Amino acid sequence: MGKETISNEATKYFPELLEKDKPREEKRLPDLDDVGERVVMRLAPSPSGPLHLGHSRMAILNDEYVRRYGGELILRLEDTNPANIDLNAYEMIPEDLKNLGVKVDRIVIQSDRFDIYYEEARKLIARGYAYVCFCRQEDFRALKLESKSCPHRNIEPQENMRRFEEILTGKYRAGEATVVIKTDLSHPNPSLRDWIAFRIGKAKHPRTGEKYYLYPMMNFSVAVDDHYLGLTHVLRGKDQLNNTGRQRFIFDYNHWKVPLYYHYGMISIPGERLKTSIIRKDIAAGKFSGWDDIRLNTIRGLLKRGYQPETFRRYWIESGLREIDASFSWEIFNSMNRENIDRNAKRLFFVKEPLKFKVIDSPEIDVKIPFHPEHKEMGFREFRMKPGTEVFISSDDLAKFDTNSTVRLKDLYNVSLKGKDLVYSSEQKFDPKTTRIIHWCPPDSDDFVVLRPDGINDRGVIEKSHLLVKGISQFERYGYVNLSSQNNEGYFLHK
RNA sequence: GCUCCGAUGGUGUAGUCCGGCCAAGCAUACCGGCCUUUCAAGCCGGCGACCCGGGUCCAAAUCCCGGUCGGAGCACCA
Repeated sequence: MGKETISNEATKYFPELLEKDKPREEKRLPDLDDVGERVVMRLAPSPSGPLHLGHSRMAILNDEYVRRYGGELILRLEDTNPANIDLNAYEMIPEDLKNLGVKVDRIVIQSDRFDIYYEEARKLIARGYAYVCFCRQEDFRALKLESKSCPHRNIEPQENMRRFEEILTGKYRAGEATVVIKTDLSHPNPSLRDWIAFRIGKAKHPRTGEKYYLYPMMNFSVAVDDHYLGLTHVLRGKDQLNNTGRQRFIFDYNHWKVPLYYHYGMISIPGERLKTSIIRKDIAAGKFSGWDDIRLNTIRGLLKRGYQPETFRRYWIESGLREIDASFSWEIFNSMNRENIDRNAKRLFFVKEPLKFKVIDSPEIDVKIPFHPEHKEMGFREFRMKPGTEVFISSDDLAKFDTNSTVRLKDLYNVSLKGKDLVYSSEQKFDPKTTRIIHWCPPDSDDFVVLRPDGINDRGVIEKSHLLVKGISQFERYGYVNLSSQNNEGYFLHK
């Protein structure tokens, strides 16, 4: 029977065999509603630091939809709180997005748009939808909770306008005046009752200095920008639900078309480390090497460890837009990443906490081990082991030896432990099912440190051929490690 | 406390809008087998879930009501 006949026979009886190679169906994001010719969507981080793992979700989801429908993806840097700005973030954020494979079409910086916000405020004041308030913070809040009007709420628009212009001249100090959007004091949800649209800033703005000191609050600038930038769809976290309600007042007062909002659930990240502001301090104090410290869940930290941009993308697509809160699964994230990297990860022997042994009675032997067991075309590492050579093995593995039990040094030979030495076994046959196989390093190996995300670094030795390997390697029986350009260190990725 | 949202296996999700094709799909984890001179990868098989209680209906994971649990917000942060 020729090859073809066999194949025909086989498919006749087992037609499902043919299906085998069909690619697994990729999970797909649900369609958006009301999509016209194109969509306009946005990413709106505040430039307080680089992007972290949580940000990658909104970045990728928005990017996916803009790719699907065509349109525009706007990166809007929300820097209207001068107290929470890191000038470097204006550079780092676009860089992080680029490295994640997110294509931004346009960058908008809110601190360039103060005049637009002021102009919109004037329009609302003129029509009686906003007023200038001089209440103390506590009083304003207390009145609101009781659904009571504050003394400034029912002032004539002309007078409010005069006061607004007066604020702009710089006459007041932080805390002395605000601009409030008039909504509905009896609204059952106190969050949606009259809310503050502008306040006077306490700090000097890193970009605009002292030119402006009346700062729009997020709800105001976001509503104005979402309209003028022509947003069609907005993806945001559930924590924004009340804000969406607040912003809707601005749209209604102006008779603007409201974008379609989607609120996805909150994601909690196990092992999430620290807030951006704390990290910044710790970097300054030298506790972290920088924003790309591999102990951090910043995009740059994770990419440095060797997570692939496609891994982020696939993970977030599979998570979808559900409104349920969920916790981030490193297990699944790692598994997806493994799928992306294994094919190209060259295998190396790394011996953690090495112990050096002489192998008594060992013969001279040449061994040739493939860099990848399934892809021999990736080449080989070759070792010439001298008679009576020394080898390194891990103290972890040594703990598993019984005296006189035989162990296989992978791709080399069988040895047993005798006192302080290893002895070449008289029996070199072995059954891989029953014999313990451990890896090893030759005596001319290099010292090597694996930096781990938990901050505990593993020291050991690595075979010389690490110098021939770049990028992500799999250290056999240890895990995937992204080799640093430093040569003698690498970053632990995952098992 | 008030307002709003949600609830599918250990984890992440599909299905819920428009009830029947769902005795619930996929992934991951785990267990077993195959393959393998890595504890990786690959292949095959298995375990495992519709929060509870009512109601509507010929039929409910899906619709309605109540409860429970979880979350978010209630800032002159974003």
